[in-house]
Amino acid sequence: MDTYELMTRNTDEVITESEVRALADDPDGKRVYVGYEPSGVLHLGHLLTANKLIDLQEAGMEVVVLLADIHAYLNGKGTFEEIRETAERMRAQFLAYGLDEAQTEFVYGSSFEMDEDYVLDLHELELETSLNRAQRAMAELQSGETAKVSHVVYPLMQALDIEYLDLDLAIGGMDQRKVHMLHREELPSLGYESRPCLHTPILADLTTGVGKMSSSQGVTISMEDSTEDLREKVNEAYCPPTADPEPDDDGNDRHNPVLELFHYHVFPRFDSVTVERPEKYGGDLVYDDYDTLAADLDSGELHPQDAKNTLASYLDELIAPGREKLQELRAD
RNA sequence: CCGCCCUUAGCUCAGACUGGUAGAGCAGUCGACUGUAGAUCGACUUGCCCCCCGUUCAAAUCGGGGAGGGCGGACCA
Repeated sequence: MDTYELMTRNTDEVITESEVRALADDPDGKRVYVGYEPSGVLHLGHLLTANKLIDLQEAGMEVVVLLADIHAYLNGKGTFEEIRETAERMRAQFLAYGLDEAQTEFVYGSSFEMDEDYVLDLHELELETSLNRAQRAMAELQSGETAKVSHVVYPLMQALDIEYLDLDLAIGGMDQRKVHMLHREELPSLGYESRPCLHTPILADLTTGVGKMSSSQGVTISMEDSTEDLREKVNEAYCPPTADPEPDDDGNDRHNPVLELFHYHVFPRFDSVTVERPEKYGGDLVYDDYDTLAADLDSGELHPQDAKNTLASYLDELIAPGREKLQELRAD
């Protein structure tokens, strides 16, 4: 696999292809970032971007993980003390998951977001950005919640972080694209260069295949799930025998979440996947790539129940180190 | 600062005028059917009716006070 392909695989959007190709030509020592609101327990959404970070480390880039404590504060997630504590747990879980410690820099937002230059630039950005634009860029805002002033400052800071962390590339889920677009449009007017961006997909809701898997509602798979929890959650997932399900009764797009998890979580981390299957159903199957597995589900060669059993055990393997780390931290 | 509207099940809301301690849809749980899930069918569950005080035999409902949320007006020195 060439470097560009490694860097961009499993993404929904590359901005822009030519800029990322230029990076792929000489990735060594270049800096890529993703920002997270500190969360005490990582879930599959976090891990999806982490997979991309791992790809980029493999390509030779340096990874910067922003532990966005001030953002969390602006979003009403608690006191700085509480946020700091969850951030440390988050950091430990990322390392347990497989980010290379030597190539990963964890940075607290509060370590630079209160510097005078930063704050003055932030005010300049406030001056240039309409409320409407800022509010639309705020991915973290729960639907129905009314925006506070903090909520519109939030995305502006995200845009500015990309400059102040001295980055060459920004990544995030598709829900972050409006922030990244705001960054690309507005940073040049502050005299800064805008950076290329990669956007990872948003996983579908596990039980319906409609909309996104959310940590605030519905079923989420996280680092604290036991083997048994995983088995149950995956088994209850929506999984028609096709990669391309019909829309639901309301006309909403529907995905196959079980296949998505194979695609974005299992195959990126395992070279080959073995489906253990009783003899009466045809015996074991081995897959080296996602497409073959998806095609077999579609054709009926692979039954959804076998796919689910297999998925649960591979996810368990992925989560196990982080789960142990969490238990250690809680034992203290 | 002034005015108007909202607050009832996990969610969206009915019920309030005409007091008798609550309902619908969705969600959820459990079964049936599928070697998964969904769909479908069957059964079941769900409540400090925002808080306090008062009127009353009796208050989600009436009166007073308060809290939270939304919207608008005024002010623009």
